[in-house]
Amino acid sequence: MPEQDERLERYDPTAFEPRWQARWEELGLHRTDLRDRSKPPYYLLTMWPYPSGDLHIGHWYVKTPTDAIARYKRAKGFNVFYPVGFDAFGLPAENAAIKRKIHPREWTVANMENMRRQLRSMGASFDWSSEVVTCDPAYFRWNQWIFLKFYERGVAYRKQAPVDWCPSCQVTLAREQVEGVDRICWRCSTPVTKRDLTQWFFKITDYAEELLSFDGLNWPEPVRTMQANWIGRSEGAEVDFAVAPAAHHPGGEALRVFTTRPDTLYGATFMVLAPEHPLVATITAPERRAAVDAYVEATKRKSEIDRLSATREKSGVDTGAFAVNPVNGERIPVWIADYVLAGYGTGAIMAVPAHDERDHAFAVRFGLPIRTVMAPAALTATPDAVPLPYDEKGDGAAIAVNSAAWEGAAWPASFEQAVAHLERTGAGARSITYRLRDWLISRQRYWGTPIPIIHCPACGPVGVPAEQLPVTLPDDVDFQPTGESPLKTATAWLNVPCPKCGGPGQRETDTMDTFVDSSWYWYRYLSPGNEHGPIDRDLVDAWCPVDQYTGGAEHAVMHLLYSRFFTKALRDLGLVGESEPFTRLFNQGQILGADGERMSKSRGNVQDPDELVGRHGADAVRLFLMFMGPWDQGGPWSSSGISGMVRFLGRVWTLALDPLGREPGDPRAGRLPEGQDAAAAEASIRRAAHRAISGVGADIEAFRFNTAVAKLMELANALFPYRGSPVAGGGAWNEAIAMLLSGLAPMAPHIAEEIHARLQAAAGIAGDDPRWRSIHARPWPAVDESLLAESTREIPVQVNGKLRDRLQVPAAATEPEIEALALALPKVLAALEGRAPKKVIHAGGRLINIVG
RNA sequence: GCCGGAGUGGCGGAAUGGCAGACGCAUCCGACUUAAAAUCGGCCGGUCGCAAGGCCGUGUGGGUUCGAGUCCCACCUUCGGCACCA
Repeated sequence: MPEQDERLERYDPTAFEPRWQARWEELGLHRTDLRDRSKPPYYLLTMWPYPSGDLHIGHWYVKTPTDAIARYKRAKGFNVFYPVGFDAFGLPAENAAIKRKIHPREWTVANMENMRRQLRSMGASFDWSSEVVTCDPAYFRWNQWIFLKFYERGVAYRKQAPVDWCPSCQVTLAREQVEGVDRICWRCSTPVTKRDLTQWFFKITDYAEELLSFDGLNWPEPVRTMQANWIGRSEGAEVDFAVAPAAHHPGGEALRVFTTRPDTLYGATFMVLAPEHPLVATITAPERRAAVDAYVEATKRKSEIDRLSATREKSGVDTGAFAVNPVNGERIPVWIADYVLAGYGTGAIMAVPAHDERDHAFAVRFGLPIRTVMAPAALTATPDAVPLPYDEKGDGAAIAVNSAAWEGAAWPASFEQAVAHLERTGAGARSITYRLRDWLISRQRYWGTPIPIIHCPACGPVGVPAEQLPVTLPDDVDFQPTGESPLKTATAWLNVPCPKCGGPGQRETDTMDTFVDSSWYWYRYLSPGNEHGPIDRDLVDAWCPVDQYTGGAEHAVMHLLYSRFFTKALRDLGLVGESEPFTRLFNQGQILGADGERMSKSRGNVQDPDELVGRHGADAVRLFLMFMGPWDQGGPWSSSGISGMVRFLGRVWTLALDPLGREPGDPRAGRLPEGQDAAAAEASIRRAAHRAISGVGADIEAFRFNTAVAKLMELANALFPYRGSPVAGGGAWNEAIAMLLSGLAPMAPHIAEEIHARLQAAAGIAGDDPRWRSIHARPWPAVDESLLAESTREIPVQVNGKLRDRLQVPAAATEPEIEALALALPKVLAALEGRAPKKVIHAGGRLINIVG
């Protein structure tokens, strides 16, 4: 057969995907001119990867749609900045070093190399010229610089405190890095313990109130809620009780408590201090000393898990001391118990057992008195055995009872009156408390940014002078974990003169939490080589805040909270102008293993993208990931279905490059559909194309990639019947093919470019022709709105809300016309069973419902 | 316990309060082929019926509405987050 030779070769992505990747880079297609002000800027950021060695399919799941956004926005006329880099410090590199005896740097560099190759194989349109790598001294010197600025302003400070410690990683953790009620390490899931250490902190609590505001931000509700809960704002009052004089103790000290319910002050029948409370040592009565000391000791030894154990059986001991309630002068006993936390509020509470479940349990256990101070408005007293819940609204609304100064007041007036009373008498004041703790950033590890401090016996901790930065990492260290930083073993590096007095000093040996590295990296992308400062303010003003950020919700109260804090702190240093880093955030879902579990090497359920790309091509994998379902949903991995993407791309290939071909097995091949002439066929083609491209644009804007792909499939399906027909290859056809390719280009960039290049070549424009242009440098097609409407409409006809028939009417048909036609339909008459219609509802010309 | 998300065919999923199941996978049927694969065309929620067509159907039970997968109330299941925070 002679046609055999002319037959189009099959779609084979491996033949051209790498070629286009190389060509795009050669053309500098994705390099952004940051000074170009001719187009509106669009800063698109995706969470940078940790160089663990291999990209898995989860990385692709985040980055593929993000890349489609980048490409789409370029086509829409934006100057898109889409950078990438590596979060290259961290424990896995150090663990690899311990296990395999290679330097963490070597391991990291090799992994980054592999991951760069993998990212390129996706066809991702990153601007590699702005790459940032955190383990590069050119980056981390600015961590140190910022740290010193924070230190100068008191944002960074050092204190001794009980801190969270992972016994497996042998490292301290920030509170945010301890997960769940089991209190496990975020990295290795080992239960965390407590250690009393002197460590560096960042004063994120100074920004607690500001961090609660998400004004002007388009962030997912769950993340905002999680951050708000994490910050945990409580409105209440601080109240000073006075320690009562006793034989062993003169008394008089203020015993300050925080309460959200000052209106229940008359119901305070005892007080409870955290065992760590400083007053415990002085106020304890001699005869109680032994029991109190034993309890304090036992608490210290108890792990956090035991202390918060599931049984929640209340424990505690009486100190023998008394305190005086400022509102009624009553003497009440002071106890200590571990259910009161030292780190929250003032570390002391007034117990109101009648109205608080925990206090109630404690009172019952130890036989302490219970006094009701709230009662339903209708009653004057309730049984003392049951705590009355704080029911502030509705039928159970309670009023204050046994509460002289605000007797009879209902919430929230009772609160206001109580606070006013306290402020008038000087016994207390309105107060707000947050659950947020300061960010512990010291890590007893090697592979991180050295904290630029020199400890001097005479001057204390002294910042390394800015001109001596960066403090780099010495290579002659012992990585074996000892619970202390490996940097302690680098004696030559360790001992340096004090910058202040010149006396013998020692470097700080802890390194910074790697979350510090990722708390400002998007600013550095704008000027990665800048040697004059961490941030180029002009570029930041032009490009920031980031327009769109994409990444996982697992960072809700870690990276995403730290980054907001950093932005505000950098703003207060005058380094940036804005208060928020990311205007719009999207959290994609998580791809699980085929077994529905989190992907991990130990489970053996990790999907390797290289293998998929080798078999199906990058475009098919990209499309498949976008087509799986809504992007924020994720789900278990299954590769069944990927063949459908290959099939679809094959159809696009055939449609575009062999429009006149016919399939031997197709019964209708070459003919126009029944009842259509060429003009009708072309109109139908144009309508399908314009509708598709209009829908695809709207879907990408709304991050509905699955339906965007479906619309392109619909267009291909609509065109296929015309292949080989008289209209194939005509004007309408070619316009439709161009739209199909443009719509596909953001999501499947290689095949779109390959077909586009072949079509240009067929038109006499080869790749070296100055007229040649990449499809990715072309504008998004303009949609002719007039083509979106059909010339005739199909109106569903319902009787009593049930579908009975459908009606074909001209697009311009009026409601009375439609109604007349509908009422004449035999099926409608049958459904009405002879009754006259009571009412007819026209749903905006889209549907008619006859009520009879 | 508290806060947030999700429950739709065999499967992934679609649907501004208006035709439930778009698009795809799998299965099945047909065409092309000596044959298979690939490709092309088609069936594809359940049920009754020869058919035309009817009835049922979006986790459960109520409600609002001419009309509910969609809104409201209660509940069940499931996935995340938080959890003695005074």
